[in-house]
Amino acid sequence: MSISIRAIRGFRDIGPDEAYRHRFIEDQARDHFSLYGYREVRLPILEPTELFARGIGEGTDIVEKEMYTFQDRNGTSLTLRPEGTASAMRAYLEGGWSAQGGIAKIFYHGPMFRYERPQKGRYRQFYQIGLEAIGGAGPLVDAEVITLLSRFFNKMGVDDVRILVNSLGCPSCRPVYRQALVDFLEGVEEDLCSNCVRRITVNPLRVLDCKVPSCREAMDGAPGMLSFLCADCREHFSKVQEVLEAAGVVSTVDPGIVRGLDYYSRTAFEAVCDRLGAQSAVAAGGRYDFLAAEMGGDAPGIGFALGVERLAMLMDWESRPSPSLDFFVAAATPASRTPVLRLAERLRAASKAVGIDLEEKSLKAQMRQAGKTGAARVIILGDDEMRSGTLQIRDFTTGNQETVTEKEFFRSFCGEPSPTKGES
RNA sequence: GUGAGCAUAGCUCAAUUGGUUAGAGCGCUGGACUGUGGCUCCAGAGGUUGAGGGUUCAAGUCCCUCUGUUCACCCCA
Repeated sequence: MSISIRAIRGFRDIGPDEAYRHRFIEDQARDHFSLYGYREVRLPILEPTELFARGIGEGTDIVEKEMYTFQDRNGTSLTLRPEGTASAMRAYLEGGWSAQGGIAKIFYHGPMFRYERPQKGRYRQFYQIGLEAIGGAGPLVDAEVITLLSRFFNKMGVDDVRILVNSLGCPSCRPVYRQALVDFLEGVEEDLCSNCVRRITVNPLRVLDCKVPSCREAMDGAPGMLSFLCADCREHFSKVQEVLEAAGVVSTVDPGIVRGLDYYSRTAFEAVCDRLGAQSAVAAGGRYDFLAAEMGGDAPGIGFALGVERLAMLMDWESRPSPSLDFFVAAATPASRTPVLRLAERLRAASKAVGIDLEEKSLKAQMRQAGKTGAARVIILGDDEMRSGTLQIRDFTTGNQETVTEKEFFRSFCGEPSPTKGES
């Protein structure tokens, strides 16, 4: 088609079927997270550019080339949020949420924006459900967050998601490891792809998860972060694993888990599924004990972000059809059009979902429409019925049709709790 | 930002070595059934072949440019 105005690249319209799926996921997440004491918050979509520049890190891809940044009418630089954690921390510090004592357990959902080339499972506006536990530094918090996430996938019926965990160390041990890694990489530089050679200076940790076979081979004897962890980090990580195991959460230690955002420390984790194509992560997160300091505060925290589109791609929706109408009221004759409206309104007042024809189509066309919209029953009203005060009730699942008086009908469907079934 | 593929009806796709009126399925509308869906049969509506230029007697088909889109790299949810 040649309509002249289209949605901009990477921005999509989410139609009724997909919106229903998003809504379903969000509702389930809300229920599930609240079982662990997390409460929903709503955060701005627009923030000062500085929040992300400092929080996420100046050298990261997100800040360098993926942000939607522009000036408002005052000339201040604003950015459409590329992720939620920085905002959550800002809100925590600004709103004094720590004053309530204990760990602030919050979650949120909504659109994020990144100026990337779209591909499967990746859009410029995409939806995340984020969860953060701010104010707790101990390994039990990490374990709870990962457990909650893992259980959520189970609950959504997605069983082939793997949980990968790693420890990134802290400011006292990570630099030591980084140096050791750089030393190693410089020794095998000729065997690395050109990309990885560049990474040695830009972000050496990234070489760890390069997919080029020759790089993997070259990385065979590379030092691992885990053997460089300081005593505190080592203990923290092993405690996390211990508790996860006790909770029955299956996870795999993967030294290749390297978060792209600067603020992560210690525990990092990822939920991946190989049915997603190249964008295999459906959720990812980690601990960010030094993020608050970038904003002039001080609070440890851990959290994750879940990609709603990606989770929706993994779920089996065949067995979860969208809800359909309870009734379709068809007008058999022109004179019954108005009575049909009245009847439909009466049913809707009793919280029944009711469809009617608004295009004055033939009865046959109305029946077809009713079948297509998936109505459970059709009520037919025409001259004969009006004369006798009855209705034709046709059950579309069985094909049976019966004549009942209007009184009877309302008694059984809108009076006492219906003995047939509670549909929706 | 880089690379490759694709672009034909509302949707999914056909169309011979370039060849005359661009087809089919699904969907839509109507009919067979003067007030009854799903199955079947019949009919109808629906296209500037993404846009622009070029080669040719002739272009959906070949060439160039642009735009869009998909997948991958990169990166990430």
